[in-house]
Amino acid sequence: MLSGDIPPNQTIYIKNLNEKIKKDELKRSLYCLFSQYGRILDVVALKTPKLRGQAWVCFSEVPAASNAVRQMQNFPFYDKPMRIQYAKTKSDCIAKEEGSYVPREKKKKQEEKAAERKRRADEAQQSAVPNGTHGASNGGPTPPFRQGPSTQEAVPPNNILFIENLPHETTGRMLEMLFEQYPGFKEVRLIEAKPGIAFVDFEDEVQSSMAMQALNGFKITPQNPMIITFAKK
DNA sequence: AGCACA
Repeated sequence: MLSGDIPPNQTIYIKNLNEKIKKDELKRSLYCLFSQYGRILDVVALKTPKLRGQAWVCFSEVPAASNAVRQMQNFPFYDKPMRIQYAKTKSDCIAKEEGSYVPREKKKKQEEKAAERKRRADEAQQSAVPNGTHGASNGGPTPPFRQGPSTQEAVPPNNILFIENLPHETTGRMLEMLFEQYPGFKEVRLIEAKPGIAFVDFEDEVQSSMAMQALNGFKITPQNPMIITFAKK
């Protein structure tokens, strides 16, 4: 069997990750790499013997997860192709958003679920207040805001980056200084007619994605976190 | 290969 028949949900499960990467770096890189598909609520990675080489990325919307599963399937990440599925069980951060979270104790998963459902039905009226802690748990870069068509029009990884939300004063030289430090950099293309956006060309999509991970959310001014996605071809 | 929430 291949990826399995897990129903689509907000959390993706990633395996075949490079186990040599330290947990915090891994989480930050995953956060940056996947934030192009939508708002990320949490990234979970553990280095225990059972759980190393795996991670969970929780999105605020299911379509974001779906795009991520499709588009980033087998993407070479730290030299290993990512294997991506939907998560089997609901993430705590999602349950918290829904108000159905109960701290885990000692039970088996299934019975616990049933108990939760009943409890939730009983108290359905009262728990209207979201208590969400948003953003990555590890203090990654400022999450680039994403809205409009971006979750619907996911673009597969390619060698050209699309940069948005630049201050209008940004010069090509400024962007060169930022991007040329990453291997495979070719050139920056500013769009004179459209201030605030740019394209950056790399040799291939692995190198462009490394630069994207590193610079997504980078603030040229405090109010201008860069939004980086792959360009539409 | 391996589905958790330190």
